[in-house]
Amino acid sequence: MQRAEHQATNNHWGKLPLSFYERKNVLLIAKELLGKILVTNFDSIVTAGRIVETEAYNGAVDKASHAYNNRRTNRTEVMFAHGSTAYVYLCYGIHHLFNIVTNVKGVPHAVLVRAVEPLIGIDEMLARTNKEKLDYTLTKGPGNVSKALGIATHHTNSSLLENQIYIVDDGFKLKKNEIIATPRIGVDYAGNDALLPYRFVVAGNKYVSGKR
DNA sequence: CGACCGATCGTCT
DNA sequence: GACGATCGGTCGA
Repeated sequence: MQRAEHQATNNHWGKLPLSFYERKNVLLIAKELLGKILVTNFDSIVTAGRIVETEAYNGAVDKASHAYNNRRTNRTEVMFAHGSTAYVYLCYGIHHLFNIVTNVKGVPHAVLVRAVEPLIGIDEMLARTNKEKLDYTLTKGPGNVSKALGIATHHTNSSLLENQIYIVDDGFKLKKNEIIATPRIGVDYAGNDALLPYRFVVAGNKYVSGKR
């Protein structure tokens, strides 16, 4: 009840606006994306999950980023688009990893969504992932998130302000002590930058990647 | 538990 | 031609 009233009076309710994505602090954005709802709507099939794990990639100065040193290639060009653009790339030839481009045009910041908690369209997600029943493996890890939500590389460069892939604030709030920052996963190649606490997780959430 | 391995292919050198 | 911002499985201690 209280939650519903809060939602009704929260003027940020709804799809996150351009102003959310275009801010300069990608760490803050990655942290604030925890608790928001990632929605896909392809041919009127809606699936959605609450984001519980993200990683920030801090552009030109971040050795872990594909856009380190402002490296521009066909693949990374989309990272230089304005905030609210999707960056989806193929990893290990198998997994389609979904990122949110942030900051203004020309600054290649991005946030990788590493895990969500399934909310809407669970049957559809199970079908997409060839799974029988809902458990923590459905949307744990970035490859699984994309598979369950139906996101693939052809969605790269799509706008999160449109109606196929977007992020919603439903008023859900996490307490400060529910958010933990850790080093990022799988970026050992980045030297010192592999140690930066740029990964954000919801404490104790079973969909967060890693060992249980 | 931890270490290791195979899958699989676009991207960059 | 080498290599991943991964995953799920196996194997051995």
